[in-house]
Amino acid sequence: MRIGELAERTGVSTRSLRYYEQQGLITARRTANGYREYDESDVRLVAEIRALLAAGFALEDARPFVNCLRAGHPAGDACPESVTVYRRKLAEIDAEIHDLIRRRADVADQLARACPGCALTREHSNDHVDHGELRRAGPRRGQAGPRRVLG
Amino acid sequence: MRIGELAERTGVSTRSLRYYEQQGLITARRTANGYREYDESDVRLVAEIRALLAAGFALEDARPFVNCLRAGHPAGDACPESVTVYRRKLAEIDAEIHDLIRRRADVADQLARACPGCALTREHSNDHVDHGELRRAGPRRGQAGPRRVLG
DNA sequence: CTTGACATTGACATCCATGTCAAGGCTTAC
DNA sequence: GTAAGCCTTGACATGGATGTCAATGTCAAG
Repeated sequence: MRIGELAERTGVSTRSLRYYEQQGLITARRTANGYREYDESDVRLVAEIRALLAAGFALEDARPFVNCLRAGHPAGDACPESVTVYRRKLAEIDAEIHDLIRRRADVADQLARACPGCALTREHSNDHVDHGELRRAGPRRGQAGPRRVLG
Repeated sequence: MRIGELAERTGVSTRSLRYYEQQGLITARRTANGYREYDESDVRLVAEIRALLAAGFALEDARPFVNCLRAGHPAGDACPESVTVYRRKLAEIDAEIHDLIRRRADVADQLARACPGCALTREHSNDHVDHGELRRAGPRRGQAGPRRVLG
């Protein structure tokens, strides 16, 4: 099938398909007139890539999954390299959640101080938070912030 | 003080300071030779901007805080517009945490299925998660993924 | 005057995945 | 033959904050 059909069948733009080819994730034969020619197995590869993207993985994360399928395995995560990506992603998500929770606590704290009478009820769960923690962390670029981080 | 000194005092690059000026967050007088001239109050403004950036706010989010300080208030969050930003950011963080938790559950699920014997112990906390939720959500771009979201 | 430090503006790069457009080729139906 | 649809490549844009560089001006010390 030509690129338009693959795009139709997978719901992915031709632009993105060409990008995935550029990144080396998918390949296509070329017909005599220079058109790309894909087969049924490419539908599966693209679907795998899209599923991973949807789950928050980067395109580069999809490489071992695609390679695993290409190697003939029944699933993209039937290879150790794919499992490694899963693990790393889990750790990344955990770190991100932790960071968000911290930042949420600090914003809620600032809100409570700026507007004592209109704080959200859910802020009560922040009692255990070390209120000075984020302030002492300083801004992202290592900048020494003011004594009160959020003003 | 000239831009180099403000940069030194705030730990922010001159590039960034010029960008903040371009975005209208800070301003500077100009000397006869065209150099920017800042005063002590600008140190406070920049610190406020950096603190907010460090806390995950976008530069645009800093506008009401900066305006509040400029209006002579003792703190950037002493104005209702700033409180509104706080509230919106709280909601955004909540949504993001929720999304991450969902995605984490799905990745952990996929990992457990790909590698039954080496699952992390923390995945046991996912028993209450609706495992089919993320899969049915589909990829980010509305793409109908394969039946098994992660391959 | 020379040199070195600091300043200016403007432009482009970076990151990642995708959108948009131009110019031109290929195929098929009418 | 023409028109329409699909294809090609290449280039640039997007988002947001910051880095890097070129060309040039300013200032102060030696």
